[in-house]
Amino acid sequence: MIKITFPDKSVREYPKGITGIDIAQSLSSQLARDVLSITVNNQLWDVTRPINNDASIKLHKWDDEEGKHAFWHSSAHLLAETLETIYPGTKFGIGPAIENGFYYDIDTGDNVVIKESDLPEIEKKMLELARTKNDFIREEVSKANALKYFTQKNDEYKIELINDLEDGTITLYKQGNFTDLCRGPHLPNTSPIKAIKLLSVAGAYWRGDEKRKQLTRIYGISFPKQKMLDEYLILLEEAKKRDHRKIGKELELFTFSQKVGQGLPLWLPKGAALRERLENFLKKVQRDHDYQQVITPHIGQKELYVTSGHYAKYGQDSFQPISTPAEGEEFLLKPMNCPHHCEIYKSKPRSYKDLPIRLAEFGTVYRYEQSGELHGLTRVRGFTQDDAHLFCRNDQLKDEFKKVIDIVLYIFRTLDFKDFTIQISLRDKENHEKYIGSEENWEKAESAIIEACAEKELETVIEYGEAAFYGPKLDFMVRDAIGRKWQLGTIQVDYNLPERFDLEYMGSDNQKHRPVMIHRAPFGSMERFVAVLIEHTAGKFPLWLTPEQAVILPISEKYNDYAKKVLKLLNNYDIRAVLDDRNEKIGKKIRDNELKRIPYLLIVGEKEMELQHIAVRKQGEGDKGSMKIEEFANFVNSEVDEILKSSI
RNA sequence: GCCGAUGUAGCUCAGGGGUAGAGCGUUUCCUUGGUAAGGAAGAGGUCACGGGUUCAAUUCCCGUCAUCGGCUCCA
Repeated sequence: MIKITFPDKSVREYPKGITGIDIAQSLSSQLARDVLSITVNNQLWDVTRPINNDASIKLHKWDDEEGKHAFWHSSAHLLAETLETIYPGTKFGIGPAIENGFYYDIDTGDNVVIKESDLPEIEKKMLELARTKNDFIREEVSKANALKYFTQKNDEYKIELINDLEDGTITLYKQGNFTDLCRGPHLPNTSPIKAIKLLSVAGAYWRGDEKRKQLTRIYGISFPKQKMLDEYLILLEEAKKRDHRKIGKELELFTFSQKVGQGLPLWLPKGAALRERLENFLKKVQRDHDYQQVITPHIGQKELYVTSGHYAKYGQDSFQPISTPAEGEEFLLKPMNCPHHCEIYKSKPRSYKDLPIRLAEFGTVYRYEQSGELHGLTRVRGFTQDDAHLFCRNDQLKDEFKKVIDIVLYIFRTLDFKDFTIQISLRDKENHEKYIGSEENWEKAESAIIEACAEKELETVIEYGEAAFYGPKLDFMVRDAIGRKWQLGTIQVDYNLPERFDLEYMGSDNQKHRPVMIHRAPFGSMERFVAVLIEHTAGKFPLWLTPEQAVILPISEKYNDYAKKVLKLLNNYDIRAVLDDRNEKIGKKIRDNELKRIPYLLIVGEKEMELQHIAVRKQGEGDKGSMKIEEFANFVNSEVDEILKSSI
């Protein structure tokens, strides 16, 4: 007998060689049906694999990440098996489970191209194969045998993967006629896979290396029940409805013009109004935290970026320098604001008493993003950072850093991003050529961030290799209303640029010292932030931000004059109101303006005109009754004040 | 940049070797209506751009550009 310890620390005895599924069966037959994988002594196992020694275990069902993982991983194998049936000779790369579903990277050779229109047929065949209820059979093999099998199969990708593995750790999984190199775990058999949707076909470089062959990647998702797939597809539809590119067009927030150039957003009046309000909000927060606004030009001499190191790092694949006709001077469109801000710092001698100096600018920068990378407002070639650079003494660094964290958290609270993760992005120590600056500076910068986060008791994850080339970062990722993750704000500690720009201050010891810099942008960029805000709110912006807070709807043209009077009064109260005086019935006007996501619809007709009232209808909620104009104005204004105040 | 797909009216989209269609929007007229679509008439298109094949190309072929799904990259 062996002792099995459960997550609640209870211990039961089972015969040696018991499997996860048998353990589940001993607890309840329902559990035996639901269990998908098992963790045995912190290793993920198949539920059919015999356990021969005392162990602590955890059974995973669909609700656990580990359970879904096994389910989707098995689905990937099923996809591969299907592809091998339909397209014999296909070579296989990797086929993992991902956050939502799975994919398989394949090489179909030069003569076969799999198109999106082929996916339904593959799906159908997959479901047929799933129903044959083939077992997933795990087999431990020697490296030599593994190599032999895939050599005979002529699959160079698997051979390459095996060559990187240690002998004695290699396992194969077989279901039906398909055998794959795989660590597992898998479902007992294919039958739980009841609903499958193949979502897209894409190119993907072998092992993520753009110098290597591009394989065909097929993305898919699968579920144990058709209903779950239907729900997932509805969620995808919902995401599509929230797409900021679609809503941006509908609400006339921004546009692009081929003539102006790809990746160069044009902010329309309503979008500009929204953005301006965000900027003013942040400016006020920064004023309260003793930041000073500065303004710098959109170009700078090439030399400036040679000094900063940006030219060496990014110059080759950037917008090429602009030259002047006579002197042949070279300028770059600024890709960053920091060098300009460093020069502002240098514009006069600084004393230790002056520090910290906090220079803020909504600085527009231009970066040559690869054409295939451009995406709506989230990835563009010209964008405005809500940038600031804080120059401080070493002894002030941690405190300054913590204050910036406070600002970022305040902004997230105010904008109703409740769910976010914080990532400490450190350098990859193996890869020195990616970074500039001394080992010592990096150590100092990285520990400053780690300590500041610890003191603020932030829950963080550390990612190596994610640092900027000049320093480590703290990155903020928000989860939006339908659960998608977006990277927004960033705070970076930098000992390197102060050195490169030879920044100094006079210390209390009458000696020159080097300040340390913090780069920070709570929104990241205005473009990206507005995009995320659109998707988070589905275009239903909070009252304090929305371009139009209220629309006045006269019942008929007879009341247009009264409506104009209401409009004027509301505008005098600083309410952003507009008038819909089209010759349409009230039902039509309500429908159209609800679709425009305007928070308040104000209906005026005979009754309202007599009482000098407005009938208030709240978007999405309906009739709120009639009230005096002043009363409504005060109500709206106090609601706005409340939002901004309550989040402090 | 790479792989694949797409590009038809302001928007969403149908069509297809014989120079174009719907709905919404827009304009005009009728209607003056009380909480999610009143009616009628009209305007609006070099079918992304440039080549080629053809008696004839928006349709087929090639190239370019842009967009979309990914990959790589992201100061």
